Amino acid sequence: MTHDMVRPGGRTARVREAVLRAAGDLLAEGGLDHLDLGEVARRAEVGRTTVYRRWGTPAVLVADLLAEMAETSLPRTETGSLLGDLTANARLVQRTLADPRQGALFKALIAAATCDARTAEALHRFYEIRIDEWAPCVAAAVERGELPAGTDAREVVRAVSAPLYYRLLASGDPVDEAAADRAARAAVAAATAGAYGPTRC
Amino acid sequence: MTHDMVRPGGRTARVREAVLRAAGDLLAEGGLDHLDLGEVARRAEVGRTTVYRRWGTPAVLVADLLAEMAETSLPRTETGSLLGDLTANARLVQRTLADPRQGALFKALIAAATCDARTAEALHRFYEIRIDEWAPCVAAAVERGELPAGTDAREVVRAVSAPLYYRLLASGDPVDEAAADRAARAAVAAATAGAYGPTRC
DNA sequence: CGACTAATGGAACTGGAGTACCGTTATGAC
DNA sequence: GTCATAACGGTACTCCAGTTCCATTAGTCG
Repeated sequence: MTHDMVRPGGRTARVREAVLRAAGDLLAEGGLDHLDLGEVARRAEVGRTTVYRRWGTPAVLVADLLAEMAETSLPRTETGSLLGDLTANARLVQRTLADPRQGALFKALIAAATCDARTAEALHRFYEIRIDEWAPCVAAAVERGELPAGTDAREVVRAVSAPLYYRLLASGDPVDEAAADRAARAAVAAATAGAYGPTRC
Repeated sequence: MTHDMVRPGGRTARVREAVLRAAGDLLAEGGLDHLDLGEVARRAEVGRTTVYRRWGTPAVLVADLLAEMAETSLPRTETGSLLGDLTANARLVQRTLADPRQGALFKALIAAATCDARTAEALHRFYEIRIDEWAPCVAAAVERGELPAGTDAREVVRAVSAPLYYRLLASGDPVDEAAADRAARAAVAAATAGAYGPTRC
């Protein structure tokens, strides 16, 4: 078979880009249940049939969007101290979640993940990647002797984000800079006290 | 007008109870996007028309379910030490989120809250009530001198739940007892270090 | 450049969610 | 018990999300 292959070329990629952007916009504007595939097609200036054929369901579309987002990584700043690094991380997350568009988008992504197993997997992979990007800060702090040996670096990074997501999704309290700074301070204090160390008998 | 009044009597209440139970079951089984009002009516053995007239949309139904859940409060244990109390709280939350039915239900409730403002308000009220129920533990610890004066009791309680919800919704890591105990220990350590105290200059 | 075909896009079709209408049931006042 | 009416429930209808079908476009290879 000479011509039996996939075509990753120009048009297909262009369509995907336009559709994912439209999907992100719609999720940010109206939340998960306003993600109508017909509307996505209209916004992306793409045939309705194409969207239904390539993605089929909102869940699959969101999963694809998450895969795309996972590939684009953000630059990480290095301040030299653990508190500085984690505060930088906390503020980055805080700015993202507090931003009207991005915050609404993340809410919708998480909502979509609760409805579909594959979407959930894509979401978990996204956070796994983001956590891995920041874990070295904590590992370095362990090396410097700021934290007890055996500290679970990834768990410390998760501990910084958790309170901010809790505010965004559950309590509804504002995700402001004060909350970010407190999350970073709390994570450092807990880690210093060995709360993320190896489980003792 | 002699007969111009609402009727909170038997049948209406019975219908509401049956519908809310069916809604909870469906949310737990299939997530938010399987919450079909027609299916709810069938399960509750209630006329389809009734469900559409009284609630109209899944979001409103979920909001009503949350209002119902907010009214039923859970007993709180008192262990005498802050770590003991917060560990009890963490394990209660952990058991709830790890339970197949309850965990799926909470995921769906949070997903629903991201799609509708009134539902979100109902969810926030629910957590506000739950947090208020446990805040006295922390306040007592401040009284006993275990924590610095000025510690935000409600924020400490939120800090216990946050990592568990983060696992449930974002990272996908297991919500197990070890995670619960770690969350409680971390919250105590951070609070002891003054991370939830009044903001300094 | 020209052939081949993967991928797109328009148009017509279909099924079921949501609505409207109206008769029936049961609650509460007297 | 009797009456008035709030609330329920069955049936028929509407409308649009999702599908199917086929013509058209545009990447890829020789």
